[in-house]
Amino acid sequence: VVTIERPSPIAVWRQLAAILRAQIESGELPPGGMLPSESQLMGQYEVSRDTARKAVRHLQELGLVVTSKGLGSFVTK
Amino acid sequence: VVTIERPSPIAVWRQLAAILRAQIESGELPPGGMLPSESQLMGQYEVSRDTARKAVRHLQELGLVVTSKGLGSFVTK
DNA sequence: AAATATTTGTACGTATGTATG
DNA sequence: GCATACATACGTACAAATATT
Repeated sequence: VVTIERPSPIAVWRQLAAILRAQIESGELPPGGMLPSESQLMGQYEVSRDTARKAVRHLQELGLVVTSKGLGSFVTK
Repeated sequence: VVTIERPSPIAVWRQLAAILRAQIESGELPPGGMLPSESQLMGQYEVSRDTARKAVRHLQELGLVVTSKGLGSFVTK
């Protein structure tokens, strides 16, 4: 049987943001902890850098993380 | 400040191209000068990247600008 | 001190999906 | 059917800040 893959109605970057948010709110990513780098997110979730950045950007806008050039993104308190 | 009328019988990308062209021909955007990036055009004129790119693309075809990947678009002459 | 690696920032190139007029 | 317009997603390239060797 041939099945047809259809794109998810939920954007990938939103799904990734939700995953990271859940990790933050569960304490798996504790306050002050560093998020996976963009490269790591690309590898772990098999997404492009663009998508990884959109997800992290969303968390920034929610005030859940802060990002520093050359350092990374970190969970706020 | 130049604003874009929408909806309009004239495509938004054509209006944006006309605005940028006027800035080039008036010298506001001098030869060698960099155009606003696609992101800046998106923000300044509240258009999508697709629309911003169509406008710049048009200026390319007119020979008014040249574009370099990773650098930006620059006024010719 | 200097070179290298890591990480985020910026920017364009391309393709596809969705919706509207 | 077609053009327009916005959103999503991957790729490539280079710059800037930081950390490591």
